[in-house]
Amino acid sequence: MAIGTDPEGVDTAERRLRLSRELIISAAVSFVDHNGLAALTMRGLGKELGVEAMSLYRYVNGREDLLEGIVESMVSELHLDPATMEPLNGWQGYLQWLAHGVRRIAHEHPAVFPLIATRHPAAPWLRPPLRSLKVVEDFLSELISRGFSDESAIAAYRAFSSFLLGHLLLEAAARTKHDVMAESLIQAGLSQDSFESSITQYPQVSRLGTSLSEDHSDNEFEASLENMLDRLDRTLAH
Amino acid sequence: MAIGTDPEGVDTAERRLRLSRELIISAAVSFVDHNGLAALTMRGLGKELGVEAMSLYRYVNGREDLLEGIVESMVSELHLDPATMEPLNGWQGYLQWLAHGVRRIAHEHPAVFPLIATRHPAAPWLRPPLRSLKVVEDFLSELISRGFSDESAIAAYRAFSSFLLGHLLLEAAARTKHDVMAESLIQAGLSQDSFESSITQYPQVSRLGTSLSEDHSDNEFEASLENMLDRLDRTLAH
DNA sequence: ACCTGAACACCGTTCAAGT
DNA sequence: ACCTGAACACCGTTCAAGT
Repeated sequence: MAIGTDPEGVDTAERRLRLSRELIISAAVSFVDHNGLAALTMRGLGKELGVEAMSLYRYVNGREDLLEGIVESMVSELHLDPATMEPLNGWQGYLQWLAHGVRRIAHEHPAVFPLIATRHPAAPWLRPPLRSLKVVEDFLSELISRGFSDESAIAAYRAFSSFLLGHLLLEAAARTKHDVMAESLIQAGLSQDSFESSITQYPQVSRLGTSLSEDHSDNEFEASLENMLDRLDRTLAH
Repeated sequence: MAIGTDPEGVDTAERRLRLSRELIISAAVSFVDHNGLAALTMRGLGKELGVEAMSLYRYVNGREDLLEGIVESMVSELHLDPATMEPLNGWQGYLQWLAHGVRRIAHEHPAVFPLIATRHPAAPWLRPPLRSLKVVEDFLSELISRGFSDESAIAAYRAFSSFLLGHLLLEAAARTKHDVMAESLIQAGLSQDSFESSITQYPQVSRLGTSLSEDHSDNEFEASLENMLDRLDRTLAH
């Protein structure tokens, strides 16, 4: 199967796409998915795109701006879009939709999620993982238009972001492939072996080892989410 | 005021302490407290200690091992020490003590806390921020000896770590001094101004700006902790 | 307009050499 | 035994130069 020549006269197979901010960011996301955050360098990403590192600086304002772009591109998937969305069952339906949307992102890009979780937001009240003005605006107006007071909407926003951050950062860490973070492991050297042998000194940990490793994250997430929605409901009816 | 000469014949004022792993780690913690994680380099830390970077390699197994040492030194403050501790009021007292201990660490070292939160643990079930075999062993045996079944103790461990991680990572981010993370801000350049002007496009965010910025973290933490303890109590009595 | 080569100031890390 | 100088292979970033 020969590689053809397209009408424009460039070979299609390896010819790189025209560079753009969007292309660079999506290449960076896929790079991090495969190689981990620590491996993402301007030079390495340039090579992945068939270009010198310096070319990227036309489109992103340095590495920090690239990371910011990655965060923004992921979080913008959570914008409320009335055109394409099924109707929501009240504020609880909205919070369910939002929670599962963030969770899907964390599952699809576990190696990127720590970036969303720990990069310092532009304002202190722009709490991870909901790091977008539009998302926060949607959140507040959805709740306020459905009976929340200003204060209870803000309290809900704070409780909701803490809840998502704690659960999803731990789920993402558990799902990050271990070869993606080989860097830290090889460096540890002996510590993996010494870790496993030192477990025997801790009776409960040893005894419960297999149960501790079981994954119940689906059930735990849903149960905690339900609990939070119930709490919010009670404060509403106070 | 002249600098004296001590009995050993070395000048006391600037003479560096004898290097050791502990000294290096505690210097690194204080360096991160003042300058942020991104500024911590082997060379810079060496200079802080009055020594070349290469000297550190006698005591720490490279930068990754240094970061691991920082995490371990912080988390080991949470070891249960019967000798020095006031008696605990049952499992609820233990969980209260543990929660407030982790919170104190997060408040004292907000720039270090993301390290505790996001470094990949040695085992997947060693969940941040309780990243220590001894702490997990204490946790499980305290609860099991006080009436928890194996399964409910493990469920409590999972819920407790998610709770602490979400709340404390956000509290730590809010408390990290903005000049400590100047690196990301200067790089952003224009984005701080454009961010503040774009706020006007979001009515709820604009209207609630000052309320959004208020700090209720003490009350929120205590209320969420109480709620969690109540939930655990109910599953115990099921 | 878009990309690159060369250069600069930094990294982490190794190792032979000093004391 | 403990620390260092010099070196290596990498970074991010700038800027004049190419096409």
